[in-house]
Amino acid sequence: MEHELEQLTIQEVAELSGLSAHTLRYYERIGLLRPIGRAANGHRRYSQVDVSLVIFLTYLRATGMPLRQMRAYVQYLEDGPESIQQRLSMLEEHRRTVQAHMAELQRNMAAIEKKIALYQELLESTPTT
Amino acid sequence: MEHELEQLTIQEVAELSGLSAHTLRYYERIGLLRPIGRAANGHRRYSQVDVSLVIFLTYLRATGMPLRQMRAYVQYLEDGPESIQQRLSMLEEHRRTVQAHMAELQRNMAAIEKKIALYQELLESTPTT
DNA sequence: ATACACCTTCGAGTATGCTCTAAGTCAAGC
DNA sequence: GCTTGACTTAGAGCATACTCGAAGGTGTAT
Repeated sequence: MEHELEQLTIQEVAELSGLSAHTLRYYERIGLLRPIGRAANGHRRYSQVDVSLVIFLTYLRATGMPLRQMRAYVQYLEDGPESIQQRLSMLEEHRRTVQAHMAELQRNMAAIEKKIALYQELLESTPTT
Repeated sequence: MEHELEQLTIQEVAELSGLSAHTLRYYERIGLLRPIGRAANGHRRYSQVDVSLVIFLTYLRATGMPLRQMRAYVQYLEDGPESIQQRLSMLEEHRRTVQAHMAELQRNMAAIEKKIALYQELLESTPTT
Protein backbone atom coordinates (compact mmCIF):
# COMPACT_ATOMS: atom_id res chain seq x y z
CA MET A 1 0.00 0.00 0.00
CA GLU A 2 2.03 2.91 -1.32
CA HIS A 3 1.10 6.48 -0.57
CA GLU A 4 2.25 8.04 -3.81
CA LEU A 5 2.64 11.77 -3.46
CA GLU A 6 1.28 11.57 0.10
CA GLN A 7 -2.29 11.01 -0.91
CA LEU A 8 -4.41 10.16 2.11
CA THR A 9 -7.54 8.06 2.46
CA ILE A 10 -10.74 9.43 3.90
CA GLN A 11 -10.14 7.61 7.18
CA GLU A 12 -6.71 9.12 7.52
CA VAL A 13 -8.06 12.59 6.91
CA ALA A 14 -10.85 11.92 9.38
CA GLU A 15 -8.30 11.09 12.05
CA LEU A 16 -6.14 14.07 11.19
CA SER A 17 -8.98 16.54 11.18
CA GLY A 18 -11.23 15.13 13.85
CA LEU A 19 -14.12 15.08 11.40
CA SER A 20 -15.87 11.82 10.59
CA ALA A 21 -15.62 10.25 7.15
CA HIS A 22 -19.35 10.90 6.90
CA THR A 23 -18.80 14.57 7.53
CA LEU A 24 -15.97 14.77 5.01
CA ARG A 25 -18.23 13.34 2.31
CA TYR A 26 -20.99 15.67 3.45
CA TYR A 27 -18.71 18.69 3.15
CA GLU A 28 -17.83 17.66 -0.35
CA ARG A 29 -21.48 17.13 -1.22
CA ILE A 30 -22.49 20.63 -0.15
CA GLY A 31 -19.65 22.17 -2.10
CA LEU A 32 -17.47 23.00 0.85
CA LEU A 33 -14.72 20.88 -0.66
CA ARG A 34 -14.38 20.66 -4.38
CA PRO A 35 -14.49 17.09 -5.74
CA ILE A 36 -11.62 15.15 -4.21
CA GLY A 37 -9.35 13.12 -6.51
CA ARG A 38 -9.93 9.40 -6.82
CA ALA A 39 -7.79 6.30 -6.82
CA ALA A 40 -8.27 3.74 -9.63
CA ASN A 41 -10.93 1.97 -7.57
CA GLY A 42 -12.96 5.14 -7.07
CA HIS A 43 -11.86 5.77 -3.49
CA ARG A 44 -11.08 9.34 -2.49
CA ARG A 45 -7.44 10.37 -2.20
CA TYR A 46 -6.85 13.62 -0.35
CA SER A 47 -3.85 15.71 -1.40
CA GLN A 48 -1.82 17.70 1.09
CA VAL A 49 -3.61 20.81 -0.13
CA ASP A 50 -6.96 19.18 0.47
CA VAL A 51 -5.91 18.18 3.97
CA SER A 52 -4.64 21.66 4.82
CA LEU A 53 -7.93 23.12 3.70
CA VAL A 54 -9.96 20.60 5.69
CA ILE A 55 -7.97 21.41 8.79
CA PHE A 56 -8.32 25.13 8.28
CA LEU A 57 -12.06 24.65 7.83
CA THR A 58 -12.19 22.96 11.23
CA TYR A 59 -10.77 26.14 12.73
CA LEU A 60 -13.48 28.21 11.11
CA ARG A 61 -16.12 25.71 12.16
CA ALA A 62 -14.87 25.51 15.75
CA THR A 63 -15.12 29.27 16.00
CA GLY A 64 -18.73 29.14 14.94
CA MET A 65 -18.61 30.09 11.30
CA PRO A 66 -21.69 28.70 9.50
CA LEU A 67 -21.07 26.24 6.66
CA ARG A 68 -22.67 28.71 4.26
CA GLN A 69 -20.02 31.29 5.02
CA MET A 70 -17.24 28.72 4.95
CA ARG A 71 -18.40 27.85 1.48
CA ALA A 72 -18.10 31.47 0.43
CA TYR A 73 -14.52 31.47 1.73
CA VAL A 74 -13.70 28.31 -0.22
CA GLN A 75 -15.22 29.92 -3.27
CA TYR A 76 -12.83 32.84 -2.91
CA LEU A 77 -9.96 30.37 -2.56
CA GLU A 78 -10.87 28.90 -5.90
CA ASP A 79 -10.89 32.35 -7.44
CA GLY A 80 -7.14 32.47 -6.83
CA PRO A 81 -4.90 35.31 -5.69
CA GLU A 82 -7.27 38.03 -6.87
CA SER A 83 -9.54 37.25 -3.95
CA ILE A 84 -6.97 37.66 -1.21
CA GLN A 85 -8.44 41.00 -0.16
CA GLN A 86 -11.90 39.47 0.12
CA ARG A 87 -10.61 36.50 2.07
CA LEU A 88 -8.78 38.81 4.42
CA SER A 89 -11.88 40.90 4.93
CA MET A 90 -13.95 37.81 5.63
CA LEU A 91 -11.52 36.49 8.19
CA GLU A 92 -11.20 39.90 9.85
CA GLU A 93 -14.97 40.18 10.01
CA HIS A 94 -15.11 36.69 11.46
CA ARG A 95 -12.54 37.67 14.07
CA ARG A 96 -14.74 40.55 15.16
CA THR A 97 -17.71 38.21 15.38
CA VAL A 98 -15.77 35.73 17.48
CA GLN A 99 -14.45 38.47 19.73
CA ALA A 100 -17.96 39.79 20.26
CA HIS A 101 -19.14 36.30 21.00
CA MET A 102 -16.40 35.76 23.58
CA ALA A 103 -17.23 39.08 25.20
CA GLU A 104 -20.85 38.00 25.45
CA LEU A 105 -19.86 34.66 26.92
CA GLN A 106 -17.90 36.49 29.57
CA ARG A 107 -20.71 38.93 30.31
CA ASN A 108 -23.19 36.14 30.78
CA MET A 109 -20.75 34.01 32.69
CA ALA A 110 -20.16 36.87 35.10
CA ALA A 111 -23.87 36.87 35.92
CA ILE A 112 -23.76 33.14 36.51
CA GLU A 113 -20.71 33.54 38.75
CA LYS A 114 -22.77 35.77 40.99
CA LYS A 115 -25.23 32.96 41.46
CA ILE A 116 -22.35 30.59 42.16
CA ALA A 117 -21.04 32.97 44.81
CA LEU A 118 -24.51 33.24 46.32
CA TYR A 119 -24.88 29.49 46.56
CA GLN A 120 -21.43 29.19 48.09
CA GLU A 121 -22.35 31.71 50.75
CA LEU A 122 -25.58 29.91 51.45
CA LEU A 123 -23.73 26.64 51.89
CA GLU A 124 -21.15 28.22 54.17
CA SER A 125 -23.71 29.88 56.43
CA THR A 126 -25.82 26.72 56.58
CA PRO A 127 -23.30 23.89 56.48
CA THR A 128 -24.48 20.36 55.81
CA THR A 129 -22.62 18.86 58.75
CA MET B 1 -54.60 48.53 33.15
CA GLU B 2 -53.29 47.99 36.67
CA HIS B 3 -50.23 45.91 37.35
CA GLU B 4 -51.22 44.43 40.66
CA LEU B 5 -48.26 42.98 42.48
CA GLU B 6 -46.07 43.75 39.47
CA GLN B 7 -47.36 40.94 37.32
CA LEU B 8 -46.08 41.23 33.78
CA THR B 9 -47.57 40.19 30.47
CA ILE B 10 -45.79 37.86 28.10
CA GLN B 11 -44.84 40.74 25.82
CA GLU B 12 -43.30 42.65 28.69
CA VAL B 13 -41.28 39.62 29.71
CA ALA B 14 -40.28 39.11 26.10
CA GLU B 15 -38.90 42.62 25.96
CA LEU B 16 -37.16 42.30 29.31
CA SER B 17 -35.56 38.98 28.51
CA GLY B 18 -34.89 39.32 24.82
CA LEU B 19 -36.78 36.09 24.17
CA SER B 20 -39.83 36.10 21.91
CA ALA B 21 -43.31 35.45 23.30
CA HIS B 22 -43.24 32.30 21.18
CA THR B 23 -40.09 31.15 22.89
CA LEU B 24 -41.48 31.92 26.34
CA ARG B 25 -44.50 29.72 25.64
CA TYR B 26 -42.21 27.08 24.18
CA TYR B 27 -40.06 27.10 27.30
CA GLU B 28 -43.15 26.58 29.40
CA ARG B 29 -44.33 23.80 27.13
CA ILE B 30 -41.13 21.81 27.46
CA GLY B 31 -41.15 22.17 31.22
CA LEU B 32 -38.40 24.71 31.44
CA LEU B 33 -40.79 27.06 33.20
CA ARG B 34 -43.48 25.66 35.42
CA PRO B 35 -47.02 26.74 34.46
CA ILE B 36 -47.19 30.51 34.68
CA GLY B 37 -50.08 32.10 36.59
CA ARG B 38 -53.05 33.38 34.63
CA ALA B 39 -55.16 36.52 34.69
CA ALA B 40 -58.94 36.16 34.75
CA ASN B 41 -59.01 36.10 30.97
CA GLY B 42 -56.52 33.26 30.73
CA HIS B 43 -53.55 35.43 29.77
CA ARG B 44 -50.22 34.67 31.40
CA ARG B 45 -49.05 36.90 34.21
CA TYR B 46 -45.39 36.59 35.10
CA SER B 47 -44.38 37.22 38.70
CA GLN B 48 -41.10 38.86 39.62
CA VAL B 49 -39.77 35.41 40.51
CA ASP B 50 -40.77 34.10 37.11
CA VAL B 51 -39.07 37.02 35.42
CA SER B 52 -35.85 36.59 37.41
CA LEU B 53 -35.76 32.94 36.46
CA VAL B 54 -36.38 33.67 32.78
CA ILE B 55 -33.56 36.17 32.78
CA PHE B 56 -31.20 33.81 34.54
CA LEU B 57 -32.09 31.13 32.01
CA THR B 58 -31.03 33.48 29.23
CA TYR B 59 -27.59 33.64 30.83
CA LEU B 60 -27.34 29.87 30.86
CA ARG B 61 -28.60 29.69 27.29
CA ALA B 62 -26.24 32.40 26.04
CA THR B 63 -23.33 30.45 27.48
CA GLY B 64 -24.36 27.38 25.54
CA MET B 65 -26.16 25.28 28.12
CA PRO B 66 -28.57 22.91 26.36
CA LEU B 67 -32.28 23.25 27.23
CA ARG B 68 -32.20 19.71 28.62
CA GLN B 69 -29.65 20.70 31.22
CA MET B 70 -31.40 23.98 31.98
CA ARG B 71 -34.48 21.93 32.72
CA ALA B 72 -32.53 19.84 35.20
CA TYR B 73 -31.41 23.05 36.91
CA VAL B 74 -34.99 24.31 37.12
CA GLN B 75 -36.00 20.95 38.54
CA TYR B 76 -33.48 21.41 41.33
CA LEU B 77 -34.86 24.89 41.96
CA GLU B 78 -38.26 23.39 42.52
CA ASP B 79 -36.80 20.92 44.99
CA GLY B 80 -36.08 23.88 47.24
CA PRO B 81 -33.11 24.63 49.47
CA GLU B 82 -32.06 20.99 49.80
CA SER B 83 -30.77 21.11 46.24
CA ILE B 84 -28.46 24.07 46.63
CA GLN B 85 -25.38 21.84 46.60
CA GLN B 86 -26.52 20.19 43.37
CA ARG B 87 -27.29 23.54 41.77
CA LEU B 88 -23.89 24.84 42.79
CA SER B 89 -22.20 21.76 41.36
CA MET B 90 -24.12 22.14 38.11
CA LEU B 91 -23.17 25.78 37.72
CA GLU B 92 -19.53 25.09 38.59
CA GLU B 93 -19.45 22.28 36.06
CA HIS B 94 -21.01 24.60 33.51
CA ARG B 95 -18.38 27.22 34.26
CA ARG B 96 -15.66 24.68 33.51
CA THR B 97 -17.41 23.80 30.25
CA VAL B 98 -17.66 27.43 29.23
CA GLN B 99 -14.03 28.09 30.15
CA ALA B 100 -12.95 25.11 28.08
CA HIS B 101 -15.05 26.35 25.22
CA MET B 102 -13.52 29.82 25.41
CA ALA B 103 -10.04 28.33 25.48
CA GLU B 104 -10.87 26.35 22.37
CA LEU B 105 -12.24 29.43 20.67
CA GLN B 106 -8.98 31.18 21.37
CA ARG B 107 -6.87 28.26 20.19
CA ASN B 108 -8.73 28.08 16.93
CA MET B 109 -8.84 31.82 16.53
CA ALA B 110 -5.07 31.93 16.92
CA ALA B 111 -4.74 29.60 13.95
CA ILE B 112 -7.04 31.82 11.93
CA GLU B 113 -5.03 34.89 12.94
CA LYS B 114 -2.00 33.31 11.34
CA LYS B 115 -3.87 33.15 8.08
CA ILE B 116 -4.93 36.75 8.52
CA ALA B 117 -1.33 37.76 9.06
CA LEU B 118 -0.29 35.80 5.99
CA TYR B 119 -2.89 37.51 3.83
CA GLN B 120 -1.85 40.89 5.18
CA GLU B 121 1.75 40.19 4.24
CA LEU B 122 0.72 39.07 0.80
CA LEU B 123 -1.23 42.26 0.27
CA GLU B 124 1.64 44.42 1.49
CA SER B 125 4.22 42.77 -0.73
CA THR B 126 1.89 42.89 -3.74
CA PRO B 127 -0.09 46.07 -3.31
CA THR B 128 -3.19 46.63 -5.40
CA THR B 129 -2.11 50.05 -6.56
C1' DA C 1 -71.43 47.14 17.45
C1' DT C 2 -67.36 46.85 15.41
C1' DA C 3 -62.65 47.22 14.90
C1' DC C 4 -58.27 46.41 16.90
C1' DA C 5 -54.73 44.69 19.73
C1' DC C 6 -53.29 41.15 22.31
C1' DC C 7 -53.69 37.02 24.05
C1' DT C 8 -54.72 31.71 23.77
C1' DT C 9 -53.72 26.53 22.03
C1' DC C 10 -52.03 23.05 19.10
C1' DG C 11 -49.60 21.42 15.65
C1' DA C 12 -46.70 21.93 11.87
C1' DG C 13 -42.65 23.89 9.67
C1' DT C 14 -37.77 25.56 9.48
C1' DA C 15 -32.68 25.94 9.92
C1' DT C 16 -28.42 23.88 10.86
C1' DG C 17 -25.34 20.30 10.86
C1' DC C 18 -24.59 16.31 10.93
C1' DT C 19 -25.32 10.98 11.15
C1' DC C 20 -26.83 6.76 9.63
C1' DT C 21 -28.53 3.06 6.46
C1' DA C 22 -28.87 0.19 2.50
C1' DA C 23 -27.03 -1.69 -1.30
C1' DG C 24 -23.19 -2.27 -3.83
C1' DT C 25 -17.88 -2.38 -5.43
C1' DC C 26 -13.32 -3.89 -4.95
C1' DA C 27 -8.78 -5.80 -3.31
C1' DA C 28 -6.32 -8.77 -0.21
C1' DG C 29 -5.80 -12.84 2.60
C1' DC C 30 -7.05 -17.66 3.82
C1' DG D 1 -13.80 -19.18 -4.12
C1' DC D 2 -15.10 -16.64 -0.15
C1' DT D 3 -14.80 -13.68 3.64
C1' DT D 4 -13.35 -9.34 5.43
C1' DG D 5 -12.81 -4.61 5.51
C1' DA D 6 -12.68 -0.24 3.51
C1' DC D 7 -14.71 2.22 0.43
C1' DT D 8 -18.76 4.08 -2.71
C1' DT D 9 -23.63 6.48 -3.54
C1' DA D 10 -28.18 8.34 -2.62
C1' DG D 11 -31.30 9.33 0.39
C1' DA D 12 -33.45 9.23 4.81
C1' DG D 13 -33.36 10.31 9.72
C1' DC D 14 -32.16 12.89 13.80
C1' DA D 15 -31.10 16.47 17.44
C1' DT D 16 -31.61 21.06 18.83
C1' DA D 17 -33.99 25.10 19.26
C1' DC D 18 -36.85 27.64 17.85
C1' DT D 19 -40.57 29.90 14.75
C1' DC D 20 -44.77 30.29 12.57
C1' DG D 21 -49.72 29.76 11.35
C1' DA D 22 -54.54 29.00 11.99
C1' DA D 23 -58.47 29.59 14.53
C1' DG D 24 -60.46 31.63 18.22
C1' DG D 25 -61.30 34.43 22.81
C1' DT D 26 -61.36 39.01 25.30
C1' DG D 27 -61.05 43.90 26.59
C1' DT D 28 -60.85 48.71 25.22
C1' DA D 29 -61.74 52.55 22.10
C1' DT D 30 -64.66 54.76 18.80
